[in-house]
Amino acid sequence: MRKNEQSIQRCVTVSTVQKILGGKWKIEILYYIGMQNIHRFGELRRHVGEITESSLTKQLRELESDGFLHRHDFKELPPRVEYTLTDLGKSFMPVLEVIRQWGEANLK
Amino acid sequence: MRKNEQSIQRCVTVSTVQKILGGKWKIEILYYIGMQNIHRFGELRRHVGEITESSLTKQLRELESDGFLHRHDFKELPPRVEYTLTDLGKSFMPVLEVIRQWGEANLK
DNA sequence: CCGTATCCCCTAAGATACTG
DNA sequence: CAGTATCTTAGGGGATACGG
Repeated sequence: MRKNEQSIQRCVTVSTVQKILGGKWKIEILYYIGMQNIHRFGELRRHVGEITESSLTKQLRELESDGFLHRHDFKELPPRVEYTLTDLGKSFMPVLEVIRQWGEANLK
Repeated sequence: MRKNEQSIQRCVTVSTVQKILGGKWKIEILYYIGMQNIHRFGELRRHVGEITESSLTKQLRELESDGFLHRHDFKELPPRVEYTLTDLGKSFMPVLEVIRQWGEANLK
């Protein structure tokens, strides 16, 4: 049964999620920070795929300005910076877990 | 509490999902086909953002070869082609719904 | 109506060098 | 350690024209 044209719901939401989290490493970064408790820049660089420093910086800054991450600079020497989830970031964790579980079950 | 390096779980799954569904229009296409019952090429072109014909074709072909869609050519004139979800595609719908609901609640 | 076939362009991401 | 500053590059996506 086909819906008529009037009843079709636009999906700004879905495309917005794509726009915000479509970056090559975004959800992987959120996964490591939120689900694996990895918070420091260097740790992330070692764990997130083959990402380069400049790309990691860029994606972190974008996630920060989109409200998913908080950046805490401890102002120590040697430098120490930790990235943690904001409330928005935390709210996304259940979604990420659903994605992960689906992948585990269907992408082998 | 920090996990030690040994206990950190790689997340091939999450990055694989990104790789497969990271295309600019992929999840939106799946949304229209699976949740709004839009199956024909022309309908999709009218509803999916500002996508061009060539891009739509490409993304549909990729979703097909990744096992999310089935392409049914009715061999009629004028041509009639319908895209439907495979079992894998159907299995992804609950995930998509979770994404959509999260977006509705958090991206206003 | 449902596509192909070309050509083109932009920008996300990478490579590399350097710094407080 | 955690970046910044440049420069370069690949390829995803767009524009357009054409075809069965």
